[in-house]
Amino acid sequence: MLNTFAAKFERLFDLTALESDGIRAIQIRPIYFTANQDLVREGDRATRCVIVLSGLACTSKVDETGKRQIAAFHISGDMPDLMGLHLEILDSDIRTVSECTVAFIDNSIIRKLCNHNPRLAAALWRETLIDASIFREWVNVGRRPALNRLAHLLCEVMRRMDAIGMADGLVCSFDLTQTDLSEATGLSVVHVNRQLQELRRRELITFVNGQLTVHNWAGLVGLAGFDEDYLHLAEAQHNQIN
Amino acid sequence: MLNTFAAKFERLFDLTALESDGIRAIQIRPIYFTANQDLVREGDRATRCVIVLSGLACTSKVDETGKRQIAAFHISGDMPDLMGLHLEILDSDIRTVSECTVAFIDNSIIRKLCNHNPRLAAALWRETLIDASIFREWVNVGRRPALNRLAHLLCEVMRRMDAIGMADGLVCSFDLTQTDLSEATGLSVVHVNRQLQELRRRELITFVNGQLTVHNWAGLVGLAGFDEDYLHLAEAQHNQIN
DNA sequence: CGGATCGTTGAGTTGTATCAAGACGGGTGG
DNA sequence: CCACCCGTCTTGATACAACTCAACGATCCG
Repeated sequence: MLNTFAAKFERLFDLTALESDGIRAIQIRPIYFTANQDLVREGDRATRCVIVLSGLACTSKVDETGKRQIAAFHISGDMPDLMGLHLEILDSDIRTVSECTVAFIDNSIIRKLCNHNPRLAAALWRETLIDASIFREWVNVGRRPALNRLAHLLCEVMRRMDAIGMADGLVCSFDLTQTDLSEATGLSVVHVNRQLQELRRRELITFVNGQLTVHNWAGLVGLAGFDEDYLHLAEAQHNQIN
Repeated sequence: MLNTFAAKFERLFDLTALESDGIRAIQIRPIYFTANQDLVREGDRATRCVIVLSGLACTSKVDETGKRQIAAFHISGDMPDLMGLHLEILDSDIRTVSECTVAFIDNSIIRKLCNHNPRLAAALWRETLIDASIFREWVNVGRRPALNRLAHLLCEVMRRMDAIGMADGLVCSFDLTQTDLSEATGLSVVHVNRQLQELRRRELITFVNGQLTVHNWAGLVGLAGFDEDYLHLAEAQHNQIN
């Protein structure tokens, strides 16, 4: 899986061009983290950015009542705090959800590359725009009933995993607890549990041991009201092909 | 108000530099729209981008049940579909909420300028990152109880209006109906009405005739759990000062 | 074996939606 | 000038979705 990742970023960062900028090939050194570790904390000054190599990470925030709220999940190849390139202060935490390997790249390097290479800049900009699009969708989905909301989240994960080649048919890894799901959907753990049972009862999915299986994709999509346009998958692909 | 706006964008687009690129000064021609008009429709191909000169606009989407959901409000100086620069297909509608004047700029021009002027590119990129940050906050806020959610929205509007010099003390224009508020918060109109009454009863705000007055800023902020960091106002200011 | 984490269940409560109807106000046409 | 209409705001009553609290079962691991 490091391979598919590397393929994306070698193209993205156009490693041959880097030499002419006097920057050696960017070192992507994988660093291992256990589950539930902070990678970035709200309020941190952005000096480098995270690349998720494997595992599941998330963007979250702790509200004044002490409850954690997950605003996004990040899978292999995602750069969750790319925003730090142009915003000094980060306004959310980035944490691992499952075990993860990640890499860090200094923002100064990326910024330098972007200045000399508008195509790279555009590609990274596009990544942040897709993130924004997903947030926007979550705003809307957050207003739908619990069952639909949950279904939508599962659709999104499955579709994104598939897009990076990490779904095997309609089976993929989604290694988190029901508590994590409750923080991502804004539902209580108890309610998540019951709604998951309902999804299973309808024979739409099974979800055990961090493995998600969709038995009826059309049914799940219909229930969720899932329209994948907001993921801009075709355009994200540009970043890999260009 | 066109003046404060123009000041921002003349600096942003660095009009003197444009001449050397062989592009005449960008024409910002104000176009008038009545309330509740579409400026951009979901699925449109992005060819130009909108600048809000005056009035209130929003980003919204109609879900499969036919209900409109507002995901963001846009005030003077905002460029709500800047994302179209790098995403071909727009995944939301942009509409006027009150009467508005707006301008359009061709994406091709902006793209050309960005290629020659990394500082402009960074500034526009930053604008889209701040938008993303606001969406992310809305995801979180959407999970809080109705009263807090409403309070949070009002804090955000007041603070943003103030930041562009369009709040007079703790009074600002916020020209929308309770139906609009319900679409923005994901509450029923009836409930919005009652929660507004509650805010008034607590002597936190009054909201009549499209004019919002905050009587107790600290109280409202406390209730809302409003932490303005996510608006990145100081950094947005960069875009105006640079 | 004991403790921790995670998943599951039941019962009671609260928040918010829905439905229905009335009040107010501004605009339009007779 | 009045009558009417439409959009908006407001109120009351009822229904339902989701939350909380509390407890128990199942694993896993030390």
